[in-house]
Amino acid sequence: MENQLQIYNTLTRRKEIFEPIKPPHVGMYVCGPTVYGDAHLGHARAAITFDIVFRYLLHLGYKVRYVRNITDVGHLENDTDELGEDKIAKKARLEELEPMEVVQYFANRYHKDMERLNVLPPSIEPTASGHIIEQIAYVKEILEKGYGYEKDGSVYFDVVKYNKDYNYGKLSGRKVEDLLENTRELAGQEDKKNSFDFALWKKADPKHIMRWPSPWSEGYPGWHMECSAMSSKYLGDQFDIHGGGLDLLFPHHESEIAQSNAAKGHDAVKYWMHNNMITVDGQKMGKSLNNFITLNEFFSGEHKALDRPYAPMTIRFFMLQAHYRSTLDFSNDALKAAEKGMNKLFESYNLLDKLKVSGTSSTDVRKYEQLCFDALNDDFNTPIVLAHLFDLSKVINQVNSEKETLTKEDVDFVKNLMGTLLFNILGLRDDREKDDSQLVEYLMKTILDIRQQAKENKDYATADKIREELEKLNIRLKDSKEGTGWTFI
RNA sequence: GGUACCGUGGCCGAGUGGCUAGGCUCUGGUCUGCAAAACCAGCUACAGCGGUUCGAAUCCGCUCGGUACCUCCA
Repeated sequence: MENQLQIYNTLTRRKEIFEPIKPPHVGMYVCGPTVYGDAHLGHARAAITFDIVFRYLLHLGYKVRYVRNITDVGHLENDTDELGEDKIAKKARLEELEPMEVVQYFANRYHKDMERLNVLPPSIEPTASGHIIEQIAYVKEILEKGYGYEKDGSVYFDVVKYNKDYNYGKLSGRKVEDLLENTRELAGQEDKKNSFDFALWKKADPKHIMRWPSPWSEGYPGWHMECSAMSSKYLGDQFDIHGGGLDLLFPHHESEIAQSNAAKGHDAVKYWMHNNMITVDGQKMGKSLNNFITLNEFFSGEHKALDRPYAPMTIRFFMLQAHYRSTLDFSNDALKAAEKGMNKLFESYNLLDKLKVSGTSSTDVRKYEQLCFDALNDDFNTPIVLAHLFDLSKVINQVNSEKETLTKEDVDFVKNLMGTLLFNILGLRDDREKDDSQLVEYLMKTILDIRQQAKENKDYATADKIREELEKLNIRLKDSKEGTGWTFI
């Protein structure tokens, strides 16, 4: 069959035909945000990338269980020393809030941003703090299999031992030998056998607020633990797709692989997918680089790098114009171009209802269905899909200017195809119409100005016509010495 | 230093051996009371050098430039 979805698997560095483990079910896990700040453009890219995957799989008829976590357990801001403070706790201290208040606040805002971007909510959105028990159980499994060791209340993963039986580094292309050579001089690592051993459970120092009891100490789970524990809980020990940003490839996803092999004896994930980064002037947009622009800043335009506000759908369209595995450079010009292009697409789509139909079609529009779905099947190549949609848009405009003709059936076909792609699969939404009631004020002012002009020209026929037409809309004009007022009746 | 990746026309951005995406901008034209939109036409690029090939943006090598990961990060 030609309609075979291919997904680029980071693990094999090749495009592979997508075959779910247990069709028609598909299990997908994506690393969500750590909620200690507002979501920025990078978060949007990850969310939108996997929203497309989710939507397309649903379109193909799969029963998808999409799990996207919220990291709400503070992980160390600086893993390298004893002074490292947990990010959420730090925020809480600065804002004089309970850590969970910080978490809730930013999680709410994240959800709001996602909604504005028309990102569908996942099927399950588990939090790390809500799965401490599962994480402890998972650590125990690793310890029982002999791939972990306890030291002073903390539990670490023994990478060297693991690497003898499995292959640590197969996702990121790293070799343990190289890691050994590149050992850094890091403080506070005395507990570990090797610098690249990672924490499965960390004993909390006295100042650490977010802490839970465990067999080893009062503490908190290691960063990589939550994804292993929660994915296996909700998707089973083997599932189809695991996604996340490219920056999570190492060490996070590499360590997840190690954890699942150590605990379960086999890989958990069949297809690893990674979205690339958003850049600003060629540099990665990131929290640590402090060059990020939050989504709210885009929506409001309040950021020194922004010429003006950009609608959520403009952001979404901007992302879809690039392939998810390419870096995408942010700029005002690119955003404005995206906005114009998107509007053009919507304009022509809306034109379909008003199109004059003919007995015959002078051009082939049926071919676009295959072309568009071929592009989607080719590792979700949304820029190609959009290119084809622009071609369709041109056909519509040509029909509109009577350069080409389409039958009623073909017009319906185009409408259905474009609608499905634009709104269902690409998740776009035409929300250009102003939702503000100010619009009415402006319109009324314009109309009344025109009427005033007519009156001054003694063109009472026009003035009366305006009044009568408005009356039909339940708007009553009231002429007075001071001018004309109006009210709804 | 190790490991990956990238360098495409004014801008953004697809494309991986021949058929020279698409959007935005710009120029000329059609249309139009004017404007906008739309339509038509134009601008035809693949960092540099060498190699493989009948043929390369696409494969190989080298050079130059840039990025990411190796610490938390979507």
